[in-house]
Amino acid sequence: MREAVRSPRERYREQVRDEIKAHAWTQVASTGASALSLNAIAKQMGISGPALYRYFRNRDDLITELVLGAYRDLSDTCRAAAAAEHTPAAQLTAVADALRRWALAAPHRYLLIYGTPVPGYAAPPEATAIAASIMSVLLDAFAKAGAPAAHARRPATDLQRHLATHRQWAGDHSASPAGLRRALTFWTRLHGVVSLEVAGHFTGMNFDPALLYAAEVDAVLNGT
Amino acid sequence: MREAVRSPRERYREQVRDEIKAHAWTQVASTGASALSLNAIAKQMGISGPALYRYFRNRDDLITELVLGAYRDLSDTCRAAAAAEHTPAAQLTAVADALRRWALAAPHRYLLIYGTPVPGYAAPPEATAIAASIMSVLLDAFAKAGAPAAHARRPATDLQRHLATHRQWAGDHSASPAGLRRALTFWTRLHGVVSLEVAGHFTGMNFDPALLYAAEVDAVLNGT
DNA sequence: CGCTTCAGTTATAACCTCTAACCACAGTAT
DNA sequence: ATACTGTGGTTAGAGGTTATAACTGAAGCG
Repeated sequence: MREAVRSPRERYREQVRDEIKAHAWTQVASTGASALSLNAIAKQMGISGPALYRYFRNRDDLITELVLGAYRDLSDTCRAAAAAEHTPAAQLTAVADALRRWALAAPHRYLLIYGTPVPGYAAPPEATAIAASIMSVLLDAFAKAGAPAAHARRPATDLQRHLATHRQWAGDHSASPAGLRRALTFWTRLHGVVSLEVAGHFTGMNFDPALLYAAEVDAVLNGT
Repeated sequence: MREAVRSPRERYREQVRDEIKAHAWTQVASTGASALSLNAIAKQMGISGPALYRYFRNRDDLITELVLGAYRDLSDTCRAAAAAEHTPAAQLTAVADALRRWALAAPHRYLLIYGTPVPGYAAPPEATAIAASIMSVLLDAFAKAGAPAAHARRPATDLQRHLATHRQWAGDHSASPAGLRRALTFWTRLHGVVSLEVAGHFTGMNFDPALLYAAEVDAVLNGT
């Protein structure tokens, strides 16, 4: 690990990059990623515009860094939430709660990952790797959980049969087709509620999204 | 209806506005709404930049118009899909199919409504009115459908009790609390799958989203 | 101690939105 | 017919953006 202590130049460089990202985050949090302005960041840091290009090739590069940071943070919070519980059901509700809190704490951060993709850029392979790692948390829990009483003897659906042969996205995870199906469903249902909530489509509808969210969690865990 | 035949100036004005919107749509379809450029539109139309401001106060105004157009179009296709069937179950699956096809036909159009909200602007009240009208299609069908056999005697959930007293969003619709709950759930679950699909989060996962989508439709309609 | 590397600078190009001022014509009223 | 008014179009320009090029000064290193 000698590499950890780099030359002073390297350390300075890393420090400035972090400072830039910090300013970028506050800007993303307030106005969203599409309005992120390198010039404004430079002005806040007391340096002149083009200086930022020493640290990031271009605007998309910075955004990609933010996206990766968001993915890593989300992955960490999900893993931490799961690790704090022991029964699969408790783990999954904990992950679900953590996910929603994480999203509501910084809506634009959630939208940076799951919202409208920015025009030019393509998600780097590392991002999909982290996404897969988040999914593996769900797969672990559902694999341990086994089938709920409610569909003990339910015949396999079309989707489940399909997933039995299309499971590359799960890596070499040993989850059953039913587990794959439930993890996938868990993910999309949570996202359905959370994404509408952070995008503000519930405002004015005057009901409590938390209850809807809890109902969705419950639906996947117990029966459905 | 004499107002329908307006002065030639009015007619010309409307025609140019439509042409502008048409160009805007092609631009949105290719690069997304956040990259929409009034200047580029003007150039394509052979007129000079500021001329567009005779027809739209500013960029947000044009985007708002596109959003409203998308809402109206989506509402129309949903109503049409429902009207083509007679049993509630058939209507709902038809609406779900139409919704997904509508989204996949022009992903950016879907994201214009349900994706990351653009920085500055707030959805006009008319937009929420149309959104409510889409919801009413679902409410109608679920009200007619009644409870599926699978939860004939299932006790009311927290969410359902909550919705019994928080139903303003349904206007004065006569749907039961269970109907409200199912319509809401239908909406969020479909959105969960479709939004992830149009945002490209399934690409590379190598499974068929159509089957997942169908499973979600089935889950809300029969049992779950 | 000198050479090289690199952070930061200014200048500049090429975009963007949007306002101001002006021109010319179409439709209307006198 | 003629004068007036409203309106679509124009160019000029302010102020913003991303990004590149060329230069400067200093820090690090052999």
